[in-house]
Amino acid sequence: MRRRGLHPGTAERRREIFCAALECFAEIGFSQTTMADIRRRAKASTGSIYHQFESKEHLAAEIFLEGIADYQAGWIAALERETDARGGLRAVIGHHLRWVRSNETWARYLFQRRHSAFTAAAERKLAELNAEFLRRASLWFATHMEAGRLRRLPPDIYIALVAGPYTEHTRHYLSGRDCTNTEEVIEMLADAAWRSLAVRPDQPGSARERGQPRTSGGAR
Amino acid sequence: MRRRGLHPGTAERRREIFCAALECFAEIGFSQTTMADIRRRAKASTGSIYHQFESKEHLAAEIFLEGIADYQAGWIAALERETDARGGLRAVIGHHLRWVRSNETWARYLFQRRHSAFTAAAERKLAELNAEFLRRASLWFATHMEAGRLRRLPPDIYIALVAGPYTEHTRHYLSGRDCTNTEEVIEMLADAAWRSLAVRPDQPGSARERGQPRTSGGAR
DNA sequence: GAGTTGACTAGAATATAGTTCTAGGATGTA
DNA sequence: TACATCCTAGAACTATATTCTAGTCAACTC
Repeated sequence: MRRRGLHPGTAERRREIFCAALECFAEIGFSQTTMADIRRRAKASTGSIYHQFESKEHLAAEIFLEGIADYQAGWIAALERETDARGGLRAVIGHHLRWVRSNETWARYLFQRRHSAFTAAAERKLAELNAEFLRRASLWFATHMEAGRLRRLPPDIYIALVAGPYTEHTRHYLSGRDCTNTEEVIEMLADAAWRSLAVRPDQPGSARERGQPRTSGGAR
Repeated sequence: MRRRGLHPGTAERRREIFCAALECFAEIGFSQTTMADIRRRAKASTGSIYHQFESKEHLAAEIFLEGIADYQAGWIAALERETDARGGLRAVIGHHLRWVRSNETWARYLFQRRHSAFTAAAERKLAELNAEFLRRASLWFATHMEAGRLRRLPPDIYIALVAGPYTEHTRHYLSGRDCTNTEEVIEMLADAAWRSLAVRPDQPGSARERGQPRTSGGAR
């Protein structure tokens, strides 16, 4: 049986490989990245990498899962912090945009070009994460639908209307094209989400601190 | 100098390989697909494939470009057929959803997991397609903004609000999850787009034939 | 209709990149 | 110091994209 106690430096080595791989995947994509690229960037040997990670697939999956877990945790936290329907929409949109800005490398790997398929185990873990994420989000939204503040629409439509715009905007942003200032994007997307999902979008709602014009255009 | 005149069967062979590759890419993804898979499905030899297409990358790019060109042409045609702002939004959303339904194989390759990077030539061609696509779409939208029917918002926001929801819904659909009936999805997404983009969403607009309820929920 | 040409096909050979394997080094414990 | 375990190194192996060489076949010329 094992003596116990990892050798010092092991965790660091593992993390070095992990980070090197993340950078490679984000910069040149999963399939373009060779194990040699990772080896060079992490200054590790082939054996070392394969000792820490079962395969390139597993490495990619672990990175993906850690990123998505952090992202989703923040998303749910931002949502559940708000009791107000409009505030909740703004909160998740804000969380998404800001998370992408402050975790650009991760975002590039997670959102820009999702890697096709992972190992069965990783897919299972991902499905679990998504299920729990959806369960908690649905709960929050259901409350507001029942209270008559948000429109009753099927789940697939909700997902499309809430996540679609910010996801599309992120693709735009990550591909390096011209974008409006982040805080303004948040305002505009939150406003649009509210218009499309609220039962009575014209009610004052919680327009929040700085009252940006809600009907006029030219928010440029 | 060349005698001229292709051998009979050449175009067919090329097409067989093209289609076999499309199916493989759609089913198991670009990187998972091996040239042997394509060879088997097309009943062609290695030499034959490489005679017709420069590489796996080039083959993928050609397929991608043909698909995207057809999709974009239909999108623009649907848009320009409409002079009414609300009708135009509904038209492009309808085109997207229906195109995906009737070209599921293509859609799976084009929208589900976009392949990371093509050859420089293909990227250039794609950029050209996108530029022309955006140019014509912008023209149409600008007209309606100037007429005061659609809100003035920056281009990145417009793209996010118009394309985001239907793109997200398509990912949902292609991943095999439960979806609302297509025509209803079109109604709901078109309605939501109108709410978020119209200067006065409550104005009658062009609600079209069968008057579905616009304010009430429960359109399930 | 025999000869010639060039598009096309076949399949073996090659190269590249992921993975496995074997040997050894380092560290903590007795 | 001896042993056990973890970790590292890098060579060997394998799978897969691509190249190469040797043809085959249709159409055209004389």
